[in-house]
Amino acid sequence: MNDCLKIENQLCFPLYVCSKEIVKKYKPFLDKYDLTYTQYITMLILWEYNELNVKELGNRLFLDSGTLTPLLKKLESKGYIERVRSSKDERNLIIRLTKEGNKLKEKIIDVPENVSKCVNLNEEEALQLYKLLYKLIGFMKEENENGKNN
Amino acid sequence: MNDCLKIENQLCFPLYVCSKEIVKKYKPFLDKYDLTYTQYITMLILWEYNELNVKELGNRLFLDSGTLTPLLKKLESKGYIERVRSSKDERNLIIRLTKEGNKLKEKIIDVPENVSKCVNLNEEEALQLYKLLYKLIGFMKEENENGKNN
DNA sequence: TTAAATTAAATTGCGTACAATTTAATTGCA
DNA sequence: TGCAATTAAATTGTACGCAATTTAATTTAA
Repeated sequence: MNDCLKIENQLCFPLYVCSKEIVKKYKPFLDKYDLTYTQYITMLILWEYNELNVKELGNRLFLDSGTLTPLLKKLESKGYIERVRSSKDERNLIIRLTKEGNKLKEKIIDVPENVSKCVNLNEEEALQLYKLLYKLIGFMKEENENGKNN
Repeated sequence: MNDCLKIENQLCFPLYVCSKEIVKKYKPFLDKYDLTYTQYITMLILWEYNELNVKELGNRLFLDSGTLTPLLKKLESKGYIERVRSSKDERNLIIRLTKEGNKLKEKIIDVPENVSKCVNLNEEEALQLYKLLYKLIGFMKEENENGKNN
């Protein structure tokens, strides 16, 4: 059998598995706060930037409006964010943390603490992995942007 | 702001992004064969093992019957696999490649070739990444199995 | 031996993910 | 200026992904 087609030789598969399995590790810790993983990383971005429109949020999360629109409506219904049209440009929907959304930041610190216990890499390995992943992400992002001819 | 909550410091996020972005790279190449990424990796496993039941396939792919049942029905309707109940134990559903499914293996070699061009890592880096990912997967799998008390 | 426990797939329901299209607002250029 | 092009979100439709439950077959233990 052609070795190229052996699944272990393809980088994508362990990435795909790793991603899914770690996301699953978050679930029991996030259940306490009634958040999914995608909702959680959305909150993480908002805790950093306080206020972003859907486009900017999507660029940082690598998600499009098809995913974000329903997700943001859910976060709004939970009371963590506000969705307001920009008065300067009505096309933009501004996403802003509510008081509740800000309070959550203080409480939720146990989540990254608990999840980090599910990872068996030492600091050096984690840093190595981190760098390799961001190198890949940077390259693919660049390629995508060139492909778009913009 | 607590650095733990900065999204860049959490390994999960770049894993999640990398996985999604590479899977997206497969799409244009897989479209030609009318396969999705998940269907493709299922075929990869079958090309290695020829015949597996749903449970065994799920263990190798890290997927459960909730995902696999509809996916396998689609691969069957495309004519690539057969789904047959085991006569030894009627609970088991055996998944077997058809002639068409076997032929596809020869044609599809351009897919890994093309995707590898979308990755900007040299051989050493790819190997490093590969090892770190499988170290993580191994640990998480073990943890899951212990959790199940079996 | 047979009823309880276990096991394998299938089903149900919810939440992404994303391509493609639509709608509405804004911009830019003839 | 005014209309075509562009842009931002929303919508639509398809395909996962998984927890929880159900169904049916098999195993086990009293």
